[in-house]
Amino acid sequence: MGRDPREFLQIGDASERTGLTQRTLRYYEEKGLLRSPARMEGGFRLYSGDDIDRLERIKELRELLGFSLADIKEMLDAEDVRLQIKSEWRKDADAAEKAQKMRVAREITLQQLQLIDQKMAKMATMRDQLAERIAKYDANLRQWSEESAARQHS
Amino acid sequence: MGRDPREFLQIGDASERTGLTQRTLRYYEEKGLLRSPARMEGGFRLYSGDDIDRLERIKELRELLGFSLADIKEMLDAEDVRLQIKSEWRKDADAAEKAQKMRVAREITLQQLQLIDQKMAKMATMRDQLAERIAKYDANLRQWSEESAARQHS
DNA sequence: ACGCACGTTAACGCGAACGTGAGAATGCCG
DNA sequence: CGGCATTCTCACGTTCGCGTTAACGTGCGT
Repeated sequence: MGRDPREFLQIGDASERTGLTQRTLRYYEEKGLLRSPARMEGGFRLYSGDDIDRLERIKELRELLGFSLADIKEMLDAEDVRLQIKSEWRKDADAAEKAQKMRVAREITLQQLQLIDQKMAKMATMRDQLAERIAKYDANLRQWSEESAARQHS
Repeated sequence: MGRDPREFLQIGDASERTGLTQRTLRYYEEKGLLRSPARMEGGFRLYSGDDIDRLERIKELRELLGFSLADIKEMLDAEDVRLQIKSEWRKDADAAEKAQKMRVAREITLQQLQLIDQKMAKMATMRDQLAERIAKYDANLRQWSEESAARQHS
């Protein structure tokens, strides 16, 4: 998967592609939200396509949904558990422990889902209120223009 | 236990009612998100029912939807324009200017609505992904328990 | 009038999430 | 090889959204 060195981006290009600053990319790495990317011999970071995807998910979770980086880390970690366990499935030593970790991850995910459902419900309410308010603006503007027209006729 | 006129709450009660700290109430006032509430002779703040409502809206916008206080201030200001214009409707000097302000407020509100629609769409996508992930957790757990049972029989 | 809960402003502190250089190393082109 | 852009690692600075004393004033039951 992705052997082409041109599929890797240096931090400048990665920054431009994601719309996040270089500082932010390093910061996310430092905070453990992004696993340390590959490096060139000289030490320059090389971001894979997966890295870019993950960064864009982080960006949406943060900018669009307003989650804290700590929350996001928890989410992504929970997300990783399944994949990680799956990749290590062959050596099923202490499978009970793995199952337990997976149940925990499931619980976290479920809580996230419920949280999002709550948010969406509240958002729908807000949306309706905004639509109603626009209708009132329009009603007022329409009424004003009618009154204005009537006044011109008197 | 201050027994005050029924409709007004002192900052302690207002804090308890809204779930926001007293510091936060003063901070929101300082930042212009809440118009300065009434005061007693001694200087104690008196929050009206409207104040409480507004505070609860701010709380939802912030905690639930993750907007910045600056964003929220802009929203609420846009919201106020209609009411303010309505209350000053009698002196309709330069009504054209008022209509213009109202159109601007309408535009801002419309943008907010569109923003919320975008957020809800992304949220719905995320929700589905989470649901799918839970299904995968369950599938893995179910499979694991079956294999475990089979192993016990061998 | 006293006590005590409750409120006031002012000011400093704090964690999160980066911004902003400084100074040195690296990549690459001619 | 020189020269220039890019990146590296510290490390201090900044903004937001409050928390936390400190020092002092107010409301009110007794």
